[in-house]
Amino acid sequence: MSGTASTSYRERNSTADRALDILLMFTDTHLVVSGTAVAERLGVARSTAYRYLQSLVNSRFLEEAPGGGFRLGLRVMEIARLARRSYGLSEVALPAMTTLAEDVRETVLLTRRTGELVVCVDRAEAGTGAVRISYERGSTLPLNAGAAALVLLAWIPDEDARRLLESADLRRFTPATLTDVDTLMQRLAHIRRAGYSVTRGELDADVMGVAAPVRDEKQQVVAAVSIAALASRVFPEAEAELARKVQETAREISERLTAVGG
Amino acid sequence: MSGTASTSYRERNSTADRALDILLMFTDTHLVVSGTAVAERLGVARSTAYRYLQSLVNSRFLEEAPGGGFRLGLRVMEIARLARRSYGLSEVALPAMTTLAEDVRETVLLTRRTGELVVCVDRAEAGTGAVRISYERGSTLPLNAGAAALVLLAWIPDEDARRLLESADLRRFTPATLTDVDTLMQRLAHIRRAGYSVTRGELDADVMGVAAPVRDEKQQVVAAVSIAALASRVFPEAEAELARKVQETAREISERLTAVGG
DNA sequence: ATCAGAGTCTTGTTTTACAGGACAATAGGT
DNA sequence: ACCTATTGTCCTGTAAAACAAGACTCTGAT
Repeated sequence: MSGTASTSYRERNSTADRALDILLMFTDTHLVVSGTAVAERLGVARSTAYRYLQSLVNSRFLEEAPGGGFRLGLRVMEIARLARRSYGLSEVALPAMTTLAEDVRETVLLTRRTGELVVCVDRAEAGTGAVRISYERGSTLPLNAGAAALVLLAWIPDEDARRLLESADLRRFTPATLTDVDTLMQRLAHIRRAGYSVTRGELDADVMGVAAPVRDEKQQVVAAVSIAALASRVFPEAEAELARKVQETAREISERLTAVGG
Repeated sequence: MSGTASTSYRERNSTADRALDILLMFTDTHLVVSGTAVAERLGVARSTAYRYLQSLVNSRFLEEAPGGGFRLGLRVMEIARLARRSYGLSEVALPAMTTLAEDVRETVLLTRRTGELVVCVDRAEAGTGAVRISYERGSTLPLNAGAAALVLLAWIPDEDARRLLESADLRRFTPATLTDVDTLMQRLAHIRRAGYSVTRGELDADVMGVAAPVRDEKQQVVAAVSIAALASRVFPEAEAELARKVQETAREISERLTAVGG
């Protein structure tokens, strides 16, 4: 891992970093950016920004938006498909997730953690729910709220989990959101003993979640399977049953994963 | 599938281009790349390649693969979600596509063209088909084969279509694949008159497709809707009926698109 | 007609990214 | 135990590549 404690990070702004940073400017509310905005954000001359933009357009990571500006290009979708395949999770997990979704008639999610963020890698939905729990592939979730995030933290070394939680900005989403690191750490210990997590209204007031860990051939936790349901539809007495089912599904996926990996 | 283009142009490789090129090294058969392979492919020193790699890992476009090497990171899935939203197609199109898929009990695709490539942007699948037509989001299709590709070419100026077809490498996928530019151009004219396209076994011997154009508020063709079905399940007499239904769906999507855009 | 903003190019200057090589750690082969 | 081939990290002097500035075109608004 790290050679010494002092990680002398190089000046974070190389040419490549800046080009990549452009891709990070896009958000749900900012689907189109202009060259001038890019120059400003990057702190470079306009001509320089356009040079980057050209590289990105040439490789189709960006395309010109109708009516001016730039938006994300189809290349992004191409490599996203490959990214999904890279993890080796989806092919194996999706059938089991679909079965679970149909069984409990709720949305089932497969998530992975990257740094301080949890990303939805796959989703299975029950046929015709009146209310939609709308997490898509690529949606990001916070570290401190949601059943899946807690599971993904529970099985890494405590010191790592603490460091992550301390460096992340723990936003409050609802009155029930946990933002205190010590409280969260206790919660993780509890989850580790139980083997699953249950949350209620910590991320979205009306939603509850139940999650369990997926392990690879080395028994490392590499993902989480979770059920996301309208909180009012699931009485506390029913939680145990859901937990059993998610754990069962997670175990099934883990087994197939080790079978493939070995 | 086809290998990527062989090492060719060292013409205008800026630093940003090279960093981006790393992302293009990944293919279905090459889900993990090593630093040495990157250096070789880019034609730079190993230390330089690793510098790029660090930038990509820091921004989470890549992550270290278990057991060495690098693979695509979760950031790619994050921005792919945004890319999908950028086009404003999916939200509007998916309900209509699902309806069509359930009606005809076949796979329905939404595709866009970028340069010499057609990319699947969305998909709706009939519940429980025994045979799966397995195009996913992000899958790429050639310009010269498949009903959708022909539709996407038919409504751009003839000279542009010809130039695209001439510069693309028109591979032969089956005996029925068209690779002659003049023949293809005649085909496009025919499709333009008919308002839809039908192909049989030109891309995959056992598959047939029917496609129709989706237009934005300016009446520009921005996407194609297509039905992909097992060829043996669809008799020639049934083609007209399918064509009518795809056109109807495409028109419906176009109308909602103009309603939103205006 | 005028203005503001987007996007494109060229040029001279110097900043920045490069190659090469030393180094550590790991895995496989003998 | 050895040796060899890999992967990934870090440092330094050099020179090549990227930079800022500004001139230019083309829009669409007012």
